[in-house]
Amino acid sequence: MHCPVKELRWRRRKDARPSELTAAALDLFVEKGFAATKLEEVAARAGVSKGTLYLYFDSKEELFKAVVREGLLPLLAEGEALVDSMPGSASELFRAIVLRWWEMVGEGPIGGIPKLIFSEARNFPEIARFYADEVIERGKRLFVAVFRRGIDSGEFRPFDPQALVHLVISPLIMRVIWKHSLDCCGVTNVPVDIYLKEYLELTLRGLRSDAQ
Amino acid sequence: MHCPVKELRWRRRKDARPSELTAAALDLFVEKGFAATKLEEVAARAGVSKGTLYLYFDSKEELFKAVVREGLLPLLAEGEALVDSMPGSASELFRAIVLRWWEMVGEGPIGGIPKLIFSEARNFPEIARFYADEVIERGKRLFVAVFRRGIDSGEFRPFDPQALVHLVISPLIMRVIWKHSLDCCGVTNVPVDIYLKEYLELTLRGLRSDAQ
Amino acid sequence: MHCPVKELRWRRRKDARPSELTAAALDLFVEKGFAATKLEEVAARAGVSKGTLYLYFDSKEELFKAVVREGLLPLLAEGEALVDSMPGSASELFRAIVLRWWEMVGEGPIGGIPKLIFSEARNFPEIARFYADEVIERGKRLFVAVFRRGIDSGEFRPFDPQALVHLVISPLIMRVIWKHSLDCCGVTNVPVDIYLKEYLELTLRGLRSDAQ
Amino acid sequence: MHCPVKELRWRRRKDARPSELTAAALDLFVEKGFAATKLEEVAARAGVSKGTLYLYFDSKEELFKAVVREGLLPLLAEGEALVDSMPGSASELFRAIVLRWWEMVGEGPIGGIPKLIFSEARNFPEIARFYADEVIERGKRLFVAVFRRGIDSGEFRPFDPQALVHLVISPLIMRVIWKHSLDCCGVTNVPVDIYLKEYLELTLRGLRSDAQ
DNA sequence: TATGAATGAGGTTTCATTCAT
DNA sequence: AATGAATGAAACCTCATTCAT
Repeated sequence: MHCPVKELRWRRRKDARPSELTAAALDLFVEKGFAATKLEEVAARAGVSKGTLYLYFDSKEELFKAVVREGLLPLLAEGEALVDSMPGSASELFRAIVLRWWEMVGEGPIGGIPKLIFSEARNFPEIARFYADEVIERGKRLFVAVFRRGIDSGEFRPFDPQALVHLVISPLIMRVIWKHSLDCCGVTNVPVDIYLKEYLELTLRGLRSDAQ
Repeated sequence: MHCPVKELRWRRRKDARPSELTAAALDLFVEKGFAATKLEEVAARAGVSKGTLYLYFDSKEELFKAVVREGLLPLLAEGEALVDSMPGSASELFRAIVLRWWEMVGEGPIGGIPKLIFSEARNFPEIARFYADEVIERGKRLFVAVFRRGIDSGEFRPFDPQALVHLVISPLIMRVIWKHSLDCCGVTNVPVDIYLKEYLELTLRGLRSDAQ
Repeated sequence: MHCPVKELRWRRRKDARPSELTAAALDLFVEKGFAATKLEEVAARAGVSKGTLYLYFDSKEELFKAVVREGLLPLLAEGEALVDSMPGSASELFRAIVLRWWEMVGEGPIGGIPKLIFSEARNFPEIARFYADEVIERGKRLFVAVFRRGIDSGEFRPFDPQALVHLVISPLIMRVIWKHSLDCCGVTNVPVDIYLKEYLELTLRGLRSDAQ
Repeated sequence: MHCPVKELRWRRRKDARPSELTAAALDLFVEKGFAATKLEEVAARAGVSKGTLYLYFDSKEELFKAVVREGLLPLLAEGEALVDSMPGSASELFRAIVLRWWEMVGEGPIGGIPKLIFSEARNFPEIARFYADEVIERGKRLFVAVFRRGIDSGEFRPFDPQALVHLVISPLIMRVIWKHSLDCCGVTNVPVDIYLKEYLELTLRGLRSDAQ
């Protein structure tokens, strides 16, 4: 009780709880969807009792929102980080961003968030809009900036960045969704390193200027 | 003793019922997911009572499977039809296939099937594998054939068709998933005609041979 | 339509229907109890459709009552028949009645009635009272008459026939209940011929006068 | 930090619950049969809510099995107790066992178990076999032992104990079944003290040796 | 007379949520 | 802060009953 170490550990524990809970919940929401996930399972996976969940989240919906919000933070942070690493040619930049994105999102549990969003969007429109505004929009801005740089430098052909950005991003999103759905049923995809290599090749060929 | 027309009408009703029910169920499963869809709503939307569903499907799971199976038939038929329309240059062919696919799948309710599959794959692995084998695999074969033709004719650069096919298809799948999730929350995408035009442009530029 | 044979067969069929239905129902009611028996099964076993049952019986309860009423008729008829065969010594008479009873009730489907009565009495008190008045009471009168004859002739010790009649009958009822419950689960009893022989021996020894 | 008495009370409650529930269920199963008993009624009679039942029993069937299993324990214990009280003459012993059995089983709620078994045997064959092995078989052994003693001492006539034991027991079982079925519909039987007195008289006369 | 599609009340079961401890 | 027993609304599913044919 007076031992500072213990108290610290406790405090740390207490602060860590919500994250432990959302981490457990993320796995299950991604695996089964919102409706089919039982709070009892979430609690069990986090090693606490059912009632404890309610000390941190008012309801299942609030837990879900927290899961997504918390899952989005790394996505956002990653966006910021990437923006800072922007010097270089547009192609190199594009390549770097994509590879780094896969490292940070593709692997690891936050990769489940996009599947969650697309699956549950219609049941949680506010969440969907939040995701659209904060993640998709920022991601798009990032790519648009790269596109602009390439177009300005003549490296890319002239095109409307807004019209292409969705298109260019979609194979990345699709891949991460696949990973958390069909992949888990034994339906395999091309190995990820090849997928990314070919993605970069195909996309950069598609974007580059004819002159080149 | 009995009017054949009337009897026929009755019979016709009974034959039509399953499709009416799966149609109603498809909408709701796509909208809310499997778990959150109530059979009573499905019944109400089809204009029948709860119990009637059980005259045609043994359980909610069986209804789900029937929805997907029945939803897949048009997808398969469409695949067959496209294969037959194959003469022409690889680029033209690709263009034709993509546009026709959108017409047939992108619009209309079967477009909801892919979202359903990706959302529920982990809860229905058999269904997922069935979809993979019957739809994805066939779709891939179609594109691979087009790729081969283009490579052989020198129209496309040499590449491994198997490595690219997932990649090339993914913006189309992503688009149809988007339509049934974020689109419904007011998160808009590029207009579809522009999306498809740019998709074709980007992809064909990415595939074509350097010599061109 | 004009063929008298057909019409006759039809008419006979029509008259026979209710019995065919109650026969099918008796089996199932004995096997599963009233509540767990589904009318659809009854109809199926009788080879008719579910709706047809309602042409003959207003409700499941009415069907049940008809089953019991109809099942009781042979029991009553049997009682009448036995009464007529009454000349002879009391012991011989007792023996004859018991053996004949087993032949008529113990074998054959009406043997299921007593189990049905004891199982469902509390859900169908009127039926139970009807059974008590018409079957048990008459059966008791029969045995009481035999007892009286034996006591009067000095063959049986003096006792109160009313006090013993339940007692004397119970092993017979128990046996027929057993046959329709535990017997069907592989829980065997003594072979019936031995059971009846020992029953007669034990009971007649128990009843006869000490002088003998 | 926590009052041990209070905690104990809680714990005690939790331990007592299953018995409270099976006790309530026993009454209703005996009264209405398995199928016609509603879990809501069971819960209400035990003073808990519907959901609480499922904290202790996985399904209605499991509840039923628990009811019988728990109901059997006293029957078994009683059997054991009687075996130990065996000194004395065979007749006296028989008399003592029968009277004690009625005290312990005939009165009180476990008397409903046999009716339950005979009514539901065909729907729960495992239970029926369990009852046959654990209760009937042990009961039979008890009576057989008494018979053997009587035969050996010359008190009873020579007979095959196995052949008679079902017979001798059946009036007791019949009586307890009657109590829980026809008795409740106002169909009366001989008063129980007379019934038992006459049962003992009749049976012992039936068993005793002629020499006596 | 006979059918069988359709109904909907009512049952079993689940699970988010509460609250005494 | 944490528990877990208890709740009860709501879901899935059944089946007695009806009725158009």
